[in-house]
Amino acid sequence: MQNKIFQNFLGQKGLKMTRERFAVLEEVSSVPVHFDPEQLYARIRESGLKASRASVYRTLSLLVESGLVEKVSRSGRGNIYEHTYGRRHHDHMICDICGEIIEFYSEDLENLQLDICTSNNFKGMSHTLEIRGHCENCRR
Amino acid sequence: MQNKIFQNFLGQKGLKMTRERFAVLEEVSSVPVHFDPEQLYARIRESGLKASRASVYRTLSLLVESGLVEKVSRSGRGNIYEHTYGRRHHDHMICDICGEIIEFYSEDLENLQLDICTSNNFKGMSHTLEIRGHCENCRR
DNA sequence: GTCTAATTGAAATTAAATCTCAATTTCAGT
DNA sequence: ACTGAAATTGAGATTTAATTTCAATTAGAC
Ligand SMILES: [Mn+2]
Ligand SMILES: [Mn+2]
Ligand SMILES: [Zn+2]
Ligand SMILES: [Zn+2]
Repeated sequence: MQNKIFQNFLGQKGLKMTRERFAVLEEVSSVPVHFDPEQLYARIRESGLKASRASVYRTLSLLVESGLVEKVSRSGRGNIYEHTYGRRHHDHMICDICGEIIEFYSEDLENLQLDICTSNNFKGMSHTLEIRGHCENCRR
Repeated sequence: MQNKIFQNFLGQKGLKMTRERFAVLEEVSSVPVHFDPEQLYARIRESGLKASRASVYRTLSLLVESGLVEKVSRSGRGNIYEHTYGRRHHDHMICDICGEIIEFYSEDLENLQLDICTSNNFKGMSHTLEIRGHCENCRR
């Protein structure tokens, strides 16, 4: 369970599991898959839980470091995150018109990237592929 | 020549070719391939040319729209751009340690993306693939 | 329970980018 | 070359996302 994973991660780094960090992790699990930090902060305030904006941002960084959350997008102004617990890696298509986010995964594509890294003597550790265009609905 | 292309683009939109826009385009051609707006602004100031920060940002948007410049990524906070005139599309590997940017291109990878778009009824218009990790030098 | 290092939150700060609007410039029409 | 309408500019204000500061609080090892 992600709680234990996070607690473990914190322990390894000599950090403490606080009620604020717990609140952020809790909300990360119930928020829509793709979210931004301000959204998350607003929802924490609405729910009974409490955590300051500073703690939300600070905890989000820790969650990314622990692998429970990933930074998704590099197109808009602010960052978009998604929680990854129980979900496998995938990439995204984003509709320029309606903003819909479509997730996809291709083994071939992943392998091709491994090959490219190898031939460049590069040790790839993560990647982001974002395809922008028009989704099915907006096409017309 | 990119000058004519930009002038043409502006004409189509009922916009004017000003000395400030010319200065930005001029500097975009002599700056390192990958640059950020503040860098560009600083260099314009150093050279004899003139353009305010506002104009630099405004012109950069127009250059992106015209296809002469592309947004590459967001390193930390700000955007990174590159000029594309006379260069073909490619993607990037970025070293987490030294920041080196390695360009690569793979026909197979591009085709695979086309297939993926097709099978999702998505009209892909652009994409960004960024692979992060450790470069040859930093590996060790 | 004690103690100490980690953590918190409100507010200040930073940084990138955008906006405002009076003054200036471009350029199509003549 | 002249004119005038519309586009553009720049200094500084504003917005936005995120980070920093630091006194007060808290977690958790002992
Ligand atoms: Mn996703
Ligand atoms: Mn490049
Ligand atoms: Zn759409
Ligand atoms: Zn490196």
